[in-house]
Amino acid sequence: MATRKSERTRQRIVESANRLFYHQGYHNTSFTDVVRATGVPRGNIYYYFKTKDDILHAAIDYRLERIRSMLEGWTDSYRTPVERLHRFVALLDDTGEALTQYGCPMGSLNAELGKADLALQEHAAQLFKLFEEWLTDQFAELGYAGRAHELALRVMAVGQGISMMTHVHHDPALLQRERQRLKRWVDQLAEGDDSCL
Amino acid sequence: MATRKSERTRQRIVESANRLFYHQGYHNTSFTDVVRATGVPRGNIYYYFKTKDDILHAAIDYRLERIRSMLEGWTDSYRTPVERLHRFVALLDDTGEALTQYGCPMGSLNAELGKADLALQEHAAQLFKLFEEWLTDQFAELGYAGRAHELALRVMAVGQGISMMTHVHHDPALLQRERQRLKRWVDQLAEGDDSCL
DNA sequence: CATGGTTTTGGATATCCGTACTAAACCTGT
DNA sequence: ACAGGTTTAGTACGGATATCCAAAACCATG
Repeated sequence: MATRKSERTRQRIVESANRLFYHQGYHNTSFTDVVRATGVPRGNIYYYFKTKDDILHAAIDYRLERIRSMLEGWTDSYRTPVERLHRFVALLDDTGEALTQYGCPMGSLNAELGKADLALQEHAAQLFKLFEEWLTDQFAELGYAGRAHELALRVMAVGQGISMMTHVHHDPALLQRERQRLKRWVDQLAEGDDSCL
Repeated sequence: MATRKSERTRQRIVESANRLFYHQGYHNTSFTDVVRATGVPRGNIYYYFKTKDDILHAAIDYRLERIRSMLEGWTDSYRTPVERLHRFVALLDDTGEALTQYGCPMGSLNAELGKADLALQEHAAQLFKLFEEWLTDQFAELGYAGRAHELALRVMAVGQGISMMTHVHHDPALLQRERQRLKRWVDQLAEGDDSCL
């Protein structure tokens, strides 16, 4: 019947599990952890999800949806591709402390799943693809039609590199420094200066 | 008494476990996995290592030692800092297929441990620090004394970004493309062109 | 209120995990 | 070949794990 309340319970599970998976890693998070964090009893969780993997799938879908609407919002809120790219770069800062402590949510998840959970990893890779498509659009609109996708991947790579280094060294200063550098790089591109491609 | 044979057994455990941790992740590798992979019976492994964590500590030490001697070798084999930096960049290629399949060994390990195993992560971070110190030396010798460490971190970040993207998309072509770009960036720096700093 | 599907509960289960232990086998110096 | 520590080997154990189940509670509709 899918009542309102049941939908909310399901959502509560997804959000709690998602947070746990991010903070502790997927394999390091037990079913009991999820039970404790949500307050929802075991059996009930299994009423909504057949397996622990299913919970992660749902969590990934949840993230996908959030990213989709975030990007949509950016597209609407900012008129020029440069502003949009700036907003993207600023994303590194939105979640600054979490990123320092737990790393990039997408990167660390893919890194973990990529080793031995290929089905889950493939799903998680969609998170990257969402950003990449959006970035590709922005670069295309900037006039880099042919190289737009390549540039998108590069920006993602730089973001991942910054995230990883910040996490490894627990150093928010590094994050700030390199984020500003990335921003300057975007500015250069916007001015048509492709000497650094 | 530490005979030769016992030392070899210990080493066999460390190397097998190290491979497993890389290929499957630490938390996703069980003690039984290590037993099966090594052929060494449970009890005997516990003779050498008190806990599973201890095995990982030993594996990290093993990696540290290998990296140390690799870098030493590079310092000896190549005269100029540019050649040495080129050798570093080429490292991305040495392990190309493995990198595509399992990600960067250092990066993925740190990402996993950084979430909830701080003591182990701190140890694993030494892997990064080794490379960073060596890179710092090379940049200093290139004439970038003041910014040498910053540049070292940046090169590491770029390498991590490339590794992550290659792994996420299972795309060796991306690896090649971005590796060459990194090489060109190093060349620019070597020529004193710091416009892209 | 009665009916029947949906949701909630918390305990049961079988398996797997890391670790402990004990006894046997193996050396090495005498 | 004897005595000592060292290494090997297999098994045992308690706790944690993911999953399952059966009964209770809920709740919309007739």
